[in-house]
Amino acid sequence: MAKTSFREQQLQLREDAIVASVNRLLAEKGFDLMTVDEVVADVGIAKASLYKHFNSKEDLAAAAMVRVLERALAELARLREQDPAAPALSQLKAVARWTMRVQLAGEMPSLPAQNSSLRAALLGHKVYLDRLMSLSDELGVWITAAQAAGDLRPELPPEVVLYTLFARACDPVLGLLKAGGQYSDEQIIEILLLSCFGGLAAAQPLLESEPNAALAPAKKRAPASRGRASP
Amino acid sequence: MAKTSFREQQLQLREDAIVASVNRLLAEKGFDLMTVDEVVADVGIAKASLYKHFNSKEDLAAAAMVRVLERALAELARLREQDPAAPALSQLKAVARWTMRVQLAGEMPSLPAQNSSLRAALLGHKVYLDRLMSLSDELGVWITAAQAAGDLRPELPPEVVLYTLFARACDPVLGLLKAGGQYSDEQIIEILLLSCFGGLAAAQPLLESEPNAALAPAKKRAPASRGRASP
DNA sequence: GTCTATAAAAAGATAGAC
DNA sequence: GTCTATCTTTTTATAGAC
Repeated sequence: MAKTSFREQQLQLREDAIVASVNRLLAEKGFDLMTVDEVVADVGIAKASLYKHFNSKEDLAAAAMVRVLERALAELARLREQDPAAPALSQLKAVARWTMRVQLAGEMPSLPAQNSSLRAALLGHKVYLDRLMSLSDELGVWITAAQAAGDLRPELPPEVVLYTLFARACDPVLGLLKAGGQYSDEQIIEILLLSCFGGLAAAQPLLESEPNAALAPAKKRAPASRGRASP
Repeated sequence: MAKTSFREQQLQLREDAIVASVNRLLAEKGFDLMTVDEVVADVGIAKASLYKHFNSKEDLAAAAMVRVLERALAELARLREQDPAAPALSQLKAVARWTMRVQLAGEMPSLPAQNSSLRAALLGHKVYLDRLMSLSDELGVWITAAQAAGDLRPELPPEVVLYTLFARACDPVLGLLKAGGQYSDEQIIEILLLSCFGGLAAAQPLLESEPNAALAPAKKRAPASRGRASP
């Protein structure tokens, strides 16, 4: 089965080059401002050639997302292998650190959640959905494990933790701090890791166990049920 | 000076209607996907008429940002007046709560940080810059006060706290949770307030005061200088 | 599959009558 | 100032030769 492998390999390399360019441009300008002309200019091919590989601009973005999701899955596997006995919370922090490093390196594609045509294309993209679910599942295991170990707030639904991790992977605060130029990349990462996992507020001195007093500043809240709404 | 006031008032009302539409559309679709045609269709005027009031699409976005910034400044004044003796941390949480409510109401305009033409227009917009600096200054007072009171993490530079508050005002996690439909608006707000100020990690039991042990999971970090880089 | 050339459509902005 | 009609540019996508 390695007969036409040379040609196919060349084609595969070309596609990789396209997706790498798309990934970089998505990180730099976002989906709406990235144009197909820029992509083909960056890769050095004709536009019609690109459309032989990908059917639409949305497909390009999906391919870039699949690429970064698979990089993330590989990183998760690496973390698991490197220290199989590590606490789940440590692993989650390591993942957050990795996503921030990717973003600081200008390699984190950012897709606007509002674009409906893009959203529809992603929801119809089997491979993208599969990788996204795989990543969510694997992170979910660590999240529930960390909660069971008492290392993550039990009041936070696991999905909130998951969404927060995804959101921090493209947090604009990172870009603002980098643009400020006052901190090194590693300093930025540690600061944001602290604010994400430790919170903005100072650690409470653990007084006479008044649970969430700091969260009800002015008015009394209704005694409605809080926390999880579904099992 | 109230001679032509009727005509002028009518004009002002028309401009207000335009900016309100722009505000809503910016919250719904973002700057890049919002079209001027949509705006004029929503307001019910001709495109050329709109361009008599605003010179460009970027000017429209700037006007919407001025509007929301002034709403925020008014909310700050209200909070100060309502309880002048309230701790700064409570005030900051109240502000965060207000921004989340605005976002849940679909009234928080979101501008992409990547669009350079928009960025240039905003940096040249005097009123916008003035309001943005006013808001930053007023929040900065509360932030430093809360840190002095020991209620905010002293390791976090004040600008990081400020940027984080701004970022949480348009956090995509809010939209994801609302789309999930499992939680009420107020539940979402309390959950995100907890994760923002309290962090994802569970409160540390305050062991033998090992400062940031949880932040160094796998590898030892370089002993480089951390924390603030400038006074 | 790759190229040049060209649709086809969208969107920001303006001309000119009233 | 407001309107209709139009211009201009940008951008996605495709024909058709090789």
